[in-house]
Amino acid sequence: MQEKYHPQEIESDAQRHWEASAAFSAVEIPGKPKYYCLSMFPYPSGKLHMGHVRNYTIGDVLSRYRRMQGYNVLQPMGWDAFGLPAENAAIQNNVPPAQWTYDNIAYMRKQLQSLGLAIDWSRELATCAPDYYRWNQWLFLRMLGKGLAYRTTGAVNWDPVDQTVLANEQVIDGRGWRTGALVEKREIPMYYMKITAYADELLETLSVLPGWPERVKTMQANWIGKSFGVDVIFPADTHSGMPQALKVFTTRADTLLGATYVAVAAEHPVAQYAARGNPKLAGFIEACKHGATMEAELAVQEKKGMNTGLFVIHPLTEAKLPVWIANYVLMGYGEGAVMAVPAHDERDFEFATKYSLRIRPVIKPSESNLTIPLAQAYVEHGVTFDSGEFSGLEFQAAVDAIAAALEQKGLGEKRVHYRLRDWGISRQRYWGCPIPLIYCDACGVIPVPDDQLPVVLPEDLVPDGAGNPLAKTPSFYECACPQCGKPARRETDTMDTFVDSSWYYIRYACAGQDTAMTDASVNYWLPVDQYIGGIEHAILHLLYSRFWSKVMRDLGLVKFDEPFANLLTQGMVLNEIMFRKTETGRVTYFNPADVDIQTDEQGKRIGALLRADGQPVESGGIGTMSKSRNNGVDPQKLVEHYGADTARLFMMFASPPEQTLEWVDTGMDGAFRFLKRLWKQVYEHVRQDVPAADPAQGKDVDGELKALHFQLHQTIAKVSDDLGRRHTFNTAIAAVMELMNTLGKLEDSSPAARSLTQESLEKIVLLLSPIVPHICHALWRELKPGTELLDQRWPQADSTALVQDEIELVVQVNGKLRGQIRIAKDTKREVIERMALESGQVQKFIAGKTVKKVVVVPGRLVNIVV
RNA sequence: GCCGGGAUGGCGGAAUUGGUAGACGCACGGGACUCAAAAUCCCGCGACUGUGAGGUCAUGGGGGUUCGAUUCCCCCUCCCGGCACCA
Repeated sequence: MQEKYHPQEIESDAQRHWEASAAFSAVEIPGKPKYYCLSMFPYPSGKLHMGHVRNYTIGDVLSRYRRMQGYNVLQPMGWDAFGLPAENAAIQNNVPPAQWTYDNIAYMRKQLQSLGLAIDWSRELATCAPDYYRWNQWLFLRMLGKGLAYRTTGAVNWDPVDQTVLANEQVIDGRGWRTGALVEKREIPMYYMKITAYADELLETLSVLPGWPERVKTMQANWIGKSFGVDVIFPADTHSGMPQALKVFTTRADTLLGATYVAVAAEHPVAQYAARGNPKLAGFIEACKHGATMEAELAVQEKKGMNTGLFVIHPLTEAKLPVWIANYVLMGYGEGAVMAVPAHDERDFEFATKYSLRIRPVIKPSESNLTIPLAQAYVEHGVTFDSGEFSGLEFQAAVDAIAAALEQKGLGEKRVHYRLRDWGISRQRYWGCPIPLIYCDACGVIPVPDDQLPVVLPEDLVPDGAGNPLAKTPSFYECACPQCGKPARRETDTMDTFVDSSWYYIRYACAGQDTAMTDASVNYWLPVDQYIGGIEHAILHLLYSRFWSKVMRDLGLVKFDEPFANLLTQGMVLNEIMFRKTETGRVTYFNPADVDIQTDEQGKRIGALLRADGQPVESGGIGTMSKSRNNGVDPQKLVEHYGADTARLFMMFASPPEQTLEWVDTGMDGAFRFLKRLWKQVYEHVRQDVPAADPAQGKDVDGELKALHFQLHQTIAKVSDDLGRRHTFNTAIAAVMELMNTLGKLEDSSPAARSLTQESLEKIVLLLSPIVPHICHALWRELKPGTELLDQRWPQADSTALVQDEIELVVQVNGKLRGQIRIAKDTKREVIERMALESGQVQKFIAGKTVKKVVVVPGRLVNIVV
């Protein structure tokens, strides 16, 4: 055995050994319990970042731990290979996105392999491969056939200079990121998937996911947002010229009598109608086009509106209510119209105050009165008043009565509403999965026949930033109508990349199956037993995946209801964001590693300069490591310098996995030091001939060895629990470090001590092996020559070793620590109380006071209340 | 703005079910070894106070429940994630 720890040597040796023995290739073994451990696949952005290392190390630790427990483990890997960054890189470097993507995959695969992950690489997939996205297209057509996919219009960000659709990310302060031009909202035809048809099931089955974090389930439930309300029809006041009735949805029908106006979206037909021959209104509608599309911006933007001069009739009071156009009402969210109750809705109150509209209170707290006029909206539930026959009712009674009255008049009814909206999947982009449809002048929209799938995306185009290159490539879009054979035009929109990632975990199970989307092996491996990925995916990706797999289930392609039995949402690895902004609003990001921080004498930060040009850069706070913000940390240097094991160990030790981690690499040395110490301990031990095992094995010996033996088994129990149940890898590592510290201090050289040392080192190597597999692989061969670590079972804690006959109790006076007592395990309560009162400093603190109460918590403490 | 999280020494974090706050590690300080440095090993390390044993304070801020609160409840501040075309 070498004296020194050489990570590079032992890591490449271990990796070669695993590869040569195909150690991680997964095969279905009927009857053996399976464990499908899946980490979210990476976007091939160029290099790994620390978030990847965290994600994949967690997955690897769990995979290796389960394997040692006898599970048949599948841990696959692939690439979420379509997407926007490839197009941006293409524009920048004049290279086709395909080439950039494949180069990145090749590089990142090497990086992943250097981490020593127990992955079955034979199942690797990339979503940009035709044999993968073919099935996106195939399933989309099935959904179209079942009415689960449909075509309608949707709003997009339009850059008038580049004549192109922008992603939300490409809109900065309302301007296009490349052109700086003011972005407009445009309505264009798009395809949608009817996720709302599954809203109820998606909500209900959250309750059968005990292995999901509460916070994720809460977020999904809120996102789906099931609410019970009433559809209300406001008939047109035809005298005012109002062309149609308006339908609105409200969850606060109890406030209906307080409605003083109705607001419609700028895109609403009534708004369009009112604007005819009214330049001021037309101008306002035009201005609304430059408003926000994103909900976050919408919620904070200044509320603006304009009176149309049209009126509707209040369905119950028959009062005339003015119809306004408001920038906070969006077409495509519900009916594109809302009733406004300024007295009981904050947004309406703000709007009514601004435009001097009527505020009519109709709800008051049950026990008191409102101060009128209101200083702010009263939004709580209360009791109706000033509402004619509906006065004096509590919330639900008022809603019921008003809904019944509306229903009788044919002007409304109760309805369940979901906040969830259908999933728009059309993207006016090149680097994505083509939507398999053909437009024929004679036959209309025609699906590409199954035997002509996949519609292959040409891989040699280079986008120039101005529109989708597919729409400029006749060889792609020119085709024959499958129905009549006449010349027709192929759809040039591609699918949202969330489609690709909604079922990749299913495809891993049947990788290489080229005649069907799934096969029998899917039912062996699925559902995923443990899914691991960033908390940022808590809603969209996970919800789309749940939806997509339910559609597949209903098509008979899979048998499970929920794709991910257990979910571990890792916290994000954050890093500082550094950037510069030009006058046009164009932003360039710089990697924090290329920036020097300027400090004053007290070490306080005064600025930051880019090392390359010495010019200042701005700090955008800290945020998730991402390609777009260029704040990723490449783990490559760490792996090269310390080895993969140190990088893995440090990552796992730095914090518990669910917690956000602000990246700092101080501490890396500590992890490396620990591995060197472990190596040295084993080296010092095996250097001497190991004597025959002493049957005593530390059990009947006293003092130091007994304590070590106890700690060893306590550590086995703790590490097993931390890895398997709690997923707190940091505390598992800390426990092993403590054990190592004790072992290092052992000064006994008896045969019993040697055999206990051997046992301890073996167990330590086994316990650490999921986290630092390479060094453990090498050390195991030294400790147990002729055997392989991968064939070993997870150690069991010896319960007899954990029995203690004496325990220590803490003694408190008024909740403050004042002493300790050692007692036999089954000491009676009265004896404990007496001992506590006599112990340590206790007398001093109870002298002259009356003992009111003595609280004894068995096995823990005694609290004396005076 | 809305939804979900978070805040504990100089730093990362621990305290698992309401029961000894600061495990483990980093950084730092002191010492040993060395011609010297690195590496390694040993000791110390929340703040204030005391010669000392010890005492007091302290888990973002304010209030509450409890014999006892980092943990539960209410209010507030700041930070992070998501908000439907970044992935």
